[in-house]
Order: sequence, then C-alpha cells, then structure tokens
Amino acid sequence: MNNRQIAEIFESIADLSEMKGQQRYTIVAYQKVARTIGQWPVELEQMVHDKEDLKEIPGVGDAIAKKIEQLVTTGKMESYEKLRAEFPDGMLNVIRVPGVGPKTAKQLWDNLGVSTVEQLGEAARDGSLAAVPRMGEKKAGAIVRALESRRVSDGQAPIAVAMPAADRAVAALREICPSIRKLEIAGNLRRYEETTERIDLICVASDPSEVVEALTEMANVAEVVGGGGTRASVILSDGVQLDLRLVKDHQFGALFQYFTGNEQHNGLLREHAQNMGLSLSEYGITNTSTNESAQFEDEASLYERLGLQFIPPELREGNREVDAAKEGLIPRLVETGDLKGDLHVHTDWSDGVASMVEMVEAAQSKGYEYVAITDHSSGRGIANGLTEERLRQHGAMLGRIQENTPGITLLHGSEVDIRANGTIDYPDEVLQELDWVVASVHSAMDQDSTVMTERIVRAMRNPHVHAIGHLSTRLIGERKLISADFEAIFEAAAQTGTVLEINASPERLDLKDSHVSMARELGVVLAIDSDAHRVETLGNQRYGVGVARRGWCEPRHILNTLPLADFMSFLRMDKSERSVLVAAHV
DNA sequence: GCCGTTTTCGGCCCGACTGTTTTCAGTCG
Repeated sequence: MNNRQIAEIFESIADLSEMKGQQRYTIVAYQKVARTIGQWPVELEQMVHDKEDLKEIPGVGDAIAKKIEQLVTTGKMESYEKLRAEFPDGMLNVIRVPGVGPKTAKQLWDNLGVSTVEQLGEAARDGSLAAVPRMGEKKAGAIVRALESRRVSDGQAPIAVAMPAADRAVAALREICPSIRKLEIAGNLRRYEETTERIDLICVASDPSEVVEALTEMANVAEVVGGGGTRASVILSDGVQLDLRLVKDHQFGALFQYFTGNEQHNGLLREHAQNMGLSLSEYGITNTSTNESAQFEDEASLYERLGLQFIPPELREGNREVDAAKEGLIPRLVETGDLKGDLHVHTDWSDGVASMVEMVEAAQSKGYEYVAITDHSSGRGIANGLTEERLRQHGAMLGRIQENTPGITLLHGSEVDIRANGTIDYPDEVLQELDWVVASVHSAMDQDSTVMTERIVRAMRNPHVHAIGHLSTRLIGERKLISADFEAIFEAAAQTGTVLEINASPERLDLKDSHVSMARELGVVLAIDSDAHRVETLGNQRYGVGVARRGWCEPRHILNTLPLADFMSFLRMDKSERSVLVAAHV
C-alpha cells in the first residue's frame, strides 16, 4: 500500500468523522495528516518495515501511528472499517461532489436516504432535495450543474497544455490592454506542478473593466463562465478554465501570495504569523494586539514582514519550507540561466524534424557552451534509429559542423536503448567512441519491479553509459511510471557515477519532483535535458528547471550548469568518481 | 488527534461566497 492510498484512507476518515459529528479538531488532524502523508517522500510501508518512528512525521502522534502500523502490517485498519460500516459505501463519493460536503451528505441521507451520487442527482432534479431544511432550489440547481460539468471533464490539464495557454493569454491581454500594470500567473501553475485544474491570473490595471472585457472577448475563449467587476472566469478552447482577478496595487503582494498557494503552505504561514502575534490573510497582515494592518505591493516584503526568507513558489508545498525560511536555509535554487548546455537533443537523422545544423545553431543562440546531439540507436527502428554505419557518418557530419562553429562545443552522442535484459544496443567498442551516451528504456515497460530494477542497474554499470534518460518512461496523464525500486536505482546511480536526467519535455517531466528530491539526497548527479526534437522545444528547459526547483536543486546538483572546462573534466574522470565534481561545484 | 521560545492542557489558519437564513452554516480556496 503506497502513501497516496494511505492518505486517501485518512481523508475518508476525516469525512466520515465529520458526518458522524466528531470534534472539529479531530477532523482537522486527520485532514492535515492525510495531506502530509500524500506528499511524504519515503513510503510509510518501508518505514514500518524498517521500524522507523512514524511520529517523526508532522501530524502523526500515538493514535495515528498505531493506525498506520496496523494498516500496513495487516492490510486493514480496525477503526476505519468500523467507521465505514456506519455509512453506506457511496456516501464518500457523494461528499466529493462540488458543493456537497460531509454535513450536507449526512443530512440528505437522514432526510431522503440519499447514499449514492446517482440518488443525489435524482433528488436534486425531482425537487425532493430542495424541500430539505437549509436546502433550496438554487442548491439543487448547483448540484445538477456540478454533476454535469463533472461528466464533461474531470479536469486536470497537464502543464504541457496549461502553461502555453496561460502564456498566450497573458501576451494577448498585455497587447490589447494598455492599462495593465501587472499581470502574473499564480496558482499551482506558478509552482510548476505537473497538472492543474485551472489557470489563475492576477492583474493590476488602471481600468479593470477593460481587462475583464478583453478576456471574455478573446478569440480562443470557448465559454464565459462568470465575470464582471473585478473578476472573470472563462473556458479556453482547449478546455482549460482560466480565472482572472483584478486587484489594487497595495493588495497585490498578499493576494499573489495567497493565490499561488498551496493551501498547506498558506496554512503554515498563517500559523507562523499567529505565533508572532499577527494575523495573515489574502489582504495583508494585521497585528492582533494593536489592530494595525499592513498591506504589501509585492510578495518579498510580505515574507520579510513575517521574518522569513523569500520562499520560491516551487517550494511552497507545506512541507519544510517555512521552517527552513525561519532558519535562513532556503537554498539558491537552479535557474534557467544557470544552464550551460543541453545533453539530450535529436535531429532529423533519427526522429527529430530539424537538421543538425539548425539544432546546433539554435543551441548556440541560447548561449550554450556545449550541446550533445543524441539521435536514437538502431533499436528504435520506428524512430529511424542509427545503424553503426550511420552513426559513424552522423559523427563525421557533426565534426564538419564543429569546424564551422567555433563558439560551441559539439558532443557526439546517442540515446541508446536499454534492452529488456539490461544490455545496450550498441557494442562497447562503438559506445566508447562517443562523447556522451544517454541510455533509456523504450520497450518492455511492463516488466515487474525486480526485473526492471535489475535491468536499469545493469545499464548503469556499463562504463560507457553516462546518463539514464527519462527513467520512469511515464507520459503525464497517459502512461504510468514503470514499476521499479527507485530508491535502489538512485543508490546505484550514485555509486556507479551515472547521471540521471530530468527530462524537461512537459509531457514527461521525468524524473518527477519527489524522485528528484530523493535522488539529490542520495548524492545522484542530475542533468536537465530538453529531449528536443525540434528547434522550439529546446526551450522546454524551463519545465525541467521547474521540476528541479521543486526538488530543492541548486546549481551544484545539476551537471549541465558546469562551465565547459569543468564539464569536460567531468567526462574525463573515472566514472565511479563522477559524483564528486558536481557536488563540489558551488 | 496533535503539540509545546506562553502551555503535558488548552489551544488549534483566514475570509468570501452562497443560499438559506432574519444572524448563520456549510463549502471552498
């Protein structure tokens, strides 16, 4: 049972407890611990197995620790089973319908016997719901609409869709509306979460109605959901919802912070404020004894007033960032501008669409000092993978381009297949001629965990393999991660000196954020690679940087922040010593 | 149910919106 599943059980316990009318703070305790567990980097199952103290987890005390141990060791939690037996199974789904919470669900069950989402829909339509105390026609209508819109989309847009859509909207509004002074993307998109429910924009403008109007009339708006005054909500043609809020200059800092979230981070910040005798809200900070209030034009001054280091959005997850900021321990995270090269790039020699010259020129114009051209190996027949003969021609061609392109160092590379048994589909004699070898899994992705782990570790032991590409092979929203013992893989990567790629393609983001954290802590050298197949996607590095930042990576954790000379000495090092150089580079 | 530079007891994050109410409960972010 993984952490996500355990977290869901505690969420359910919170909901059921609320229906039962338990103490409010008991419920809050369960809700809090559910969120913490959902993001906890180490599997609780593993912790119990290793006899680690679960009470190290914030929000876990004696009672919850016992419940977790029982759940993990026996597969069942007695108190949860008992609680669940008190209500029909479908009730938990009823609670998940927007606008319906535990209290409403309980009341509808008591009064109407509603215990499933279907019955809820019926009761809302046939008028019986409206007759229940504290319910009414409008409430019924809202539930009907919620159920319908849920059918249309159970709406998580991948960042690959949402971020470009947000960028386009921002650019369009800025062009149409001269009165805009500030316009920023907020919400989880700003935190570079991999999927989002909607795009949040926060705007300061001298003429708010101009901006609201411009948004609702924008060409790619499919539907206007709400709006007027200082806010608007639309559905874009690609199905993503976009909410725009207009605020005053002096409100911007607190509101931008508030709407960036996440909820847990904001909660921690408010607790911290309270300990200082202050009350924080989306409108500013009030001194609870003097009643004096302060407002903020930007986020930095708000964090400063709270005695905290500025916390970059990517770290605002409600984990340890507020404590770290108190101590001044927020690191200087890696930035796009730190990248000195790209180590995973395709051309039309395999499945890319641009020529080698075009990709090299594009890399150079990004200011890179080096770039590895890594077309596919022969195993990728479908991707026009290179035979050994074509690989030699590929290298010769790159050499000729190098002669005419003195400003950037070109590395002859390859993205080689890791075969099902862990061997590489070029022989060692060929691999050792290459400057840079990225090995990736592209086939037999459904192997069981033990086989897959051994397969990848075997590839990492190959002395000519520099890096592993998109380790988990997932495609966000489409294909799951491989099953493997990732911790064992990270340990082997550190031990063998194999670089792990953070594939920046927004469809992949692989390693994902929590894996980046774990790998970094285990001393793995990471690289941020675009895996570009066309000129424009070289710019995808921003997504990889976002993931790296979510994993608390500094420049020193990322290989391709090294300047050319240091990078070349990294390549000359014995593989087993490679972890050292990047860690030492600050 | 958790937790401690006020506390082993007594607190525990804030505000808007909606729909139902004549002052507020529930839900959401």
